Amino acid sequence: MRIATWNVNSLKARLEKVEWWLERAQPDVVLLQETKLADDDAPHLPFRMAGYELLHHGEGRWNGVAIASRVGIADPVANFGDGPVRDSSAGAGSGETAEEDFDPFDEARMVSATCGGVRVVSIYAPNGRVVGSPFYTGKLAWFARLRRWLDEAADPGEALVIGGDFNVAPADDDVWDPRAAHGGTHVSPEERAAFGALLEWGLTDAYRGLRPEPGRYTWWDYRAGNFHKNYGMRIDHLLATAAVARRVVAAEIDREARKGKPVPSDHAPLFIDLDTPGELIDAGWDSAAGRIAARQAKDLAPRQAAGPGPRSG
DNA sequence: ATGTCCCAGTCTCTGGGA
Repeated sequence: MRIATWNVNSLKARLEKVEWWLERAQPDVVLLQETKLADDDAPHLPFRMAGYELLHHGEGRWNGVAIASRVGIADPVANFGDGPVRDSSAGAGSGETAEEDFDPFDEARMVSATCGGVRVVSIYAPNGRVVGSPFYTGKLAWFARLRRWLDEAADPGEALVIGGDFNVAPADDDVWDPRAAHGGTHVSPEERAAFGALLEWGLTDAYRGLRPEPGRYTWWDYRAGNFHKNYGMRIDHLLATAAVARRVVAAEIDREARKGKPVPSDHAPLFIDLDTPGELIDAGWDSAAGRIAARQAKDLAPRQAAGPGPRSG
C-alpha cells in the first residue's frame, strides 16, 4: 500500500500534473493540500476516471485539503469536527486576512478518513509568515489544536497517518542552509516543539526513519532557480503510529514532479510504501537528487545569509 | 536579484498570499 502527500498549490491549476503523477506513481491514497477550491468545484470526475474517490474539504480561494483513495474512504472528518469554515471565495478582498481577522480554525486545513484500514489525516498547517506575528501565534495554536484532537479523537495504538504540509522543518538537516533560515518561521524552536509534541503523542517521521541523508527536501521557492540549486526545505511529512511505521518498507520524495511543464507545484510529492515496495521504487525517482545533495554539502561553506528568509506554502 | 506562481476582482492589470 502506497500513501502519498502533496501540496499541489491549486488543484485546478495542477489537475493535469496530478493525473500524470497518479499514473506514474500508482499511489493507493494521496493526501492533498492547497487545493484552493470550494467543495462544489472539487474535480471528482477526473479522479473517478483514474480510479480514485475524492474527499474534499475546501473554502474557495485559499487553503483546502483533500484525500484521494482507491482503497475506499470511510468515516470522514473535516476541520477537527469543529464545524464549517469560512467561505473565502465570496467577498474576498484586501483585509480578508488582516491580522485582526486571522483565525486558522476558520480555514480548511484538516480532513480525515479511513482508507484501506489506515486512518489518514490530510493537514495544511498555517504558514506563520513572521516569527512573533499574530499569524505565527495562530500557527502554534493550530498545532495545539491538532495535538488536542489526537488526544481526544485518536489512539496511539491504532493505524494512523498524519500527512501534509506542516510548514515546519524539524531539524537543521531539513533546511538547505540553516544559517539562511535562522530567525525565520518553519525552523523556530517553538514550531519544532509543536512538531515534537506530535511525535511525543506516538507518531514517527516515516520518511526520516528510513532516509537519514540530508539534502532531500519537499519544497523549493519558485524564484531564483532555487529548485535547481536544491535550496529547499523538508516541510511536508508523513507521520505514522507504530502500527503503520513498522510496516514502512520504502519512502521517497519524487523530485520529477517538481520539474517541467505544465508548471509544477512548488512542492514535490512524498510517499511511503507499506509491506510491499512499489514497482517503481527501485527505478530511481531522481538520479540527480543524490548528486545535487552531495554538491550542496560542499557548497555549505561560507555563504551570506539570505535577507528575508524562505517563504513556503 | 525585489528573481515565481496562484487567485479574485478593480479584470489584459493589481494586490494579497505563499
